[in-house]
Amino acid sequence: MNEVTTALKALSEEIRIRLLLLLMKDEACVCELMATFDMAQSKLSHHLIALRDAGFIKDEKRGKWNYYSIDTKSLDSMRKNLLGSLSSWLSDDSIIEKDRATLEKVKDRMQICC
Amino acid sequence: MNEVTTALKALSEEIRIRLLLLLMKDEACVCELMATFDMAQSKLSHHLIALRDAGFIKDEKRGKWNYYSIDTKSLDSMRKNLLGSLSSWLSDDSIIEKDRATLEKVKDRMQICC
DNA sequence: TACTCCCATCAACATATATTGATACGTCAA
DNA sequence: TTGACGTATCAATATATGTTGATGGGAGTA
Repeated sequence: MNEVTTALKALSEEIRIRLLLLLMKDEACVCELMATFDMAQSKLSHHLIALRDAGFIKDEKRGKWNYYSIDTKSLDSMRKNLLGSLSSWLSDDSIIEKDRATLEKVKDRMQICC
Repeated sequence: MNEVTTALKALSEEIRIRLLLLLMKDEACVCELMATFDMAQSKLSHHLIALRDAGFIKDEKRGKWNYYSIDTKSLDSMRKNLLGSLSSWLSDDSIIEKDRATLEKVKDRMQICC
């Protein structure tokens, strides 16, 4: 019960759902996501940490950067199921598509991140 | 996107998940649920209405009572999927089992509801 | 070492959401 | 029609959650 409410609570904000959908495609560091969402660093960091604490993503420090990604290996079946569902409900969503396009542009522009 | 966040926000509270799991088995009126959860009427009503507004349940007034139930017919596939998942994750959950047992007792006791 | 960058964390604040008790409305039974 | 009951709704409050700007620490570079 507790696991379920923890997971669902983490998904109760649009921005976090959008972050997950992005990270399903590819890892990203905080500054890339900041640029993608045009969002303050602190705010973004909070949401990423919320997703991490809820067991959906992991972070990995490499040099100065902290990369967030979906930890496919250690995902339990509930979370895997939720992510799969989100993906199927939203893959064609216009907001999600735009996020993906923006992140791609950002990654191009920030070759030497960030 | 909006539909998804609306649905997930409605599921971000434990009490609402428990209500849904109960209603998956059978309809119930507010006073039966009050007795089951030992919860104030107003509080319960708010949560039921939240679930209704999020498209998970419907209500039907019969006499003095208002019966809430899952509107299987009009559920979209996303909500159907979510309910199915909840059920598979939680059917054996001890809290859920207890809720069901309590509701059953309440229904027995309150033959002439309520 | 000193400086810069990336980011987490903190504390203050703002906003959203839930809780509570009171009230009002519809329905039923007397 | 009066009164009791079941419930939604309202307004006030409490609590949780998100936001913001400032700070500091680790990592890299010079």
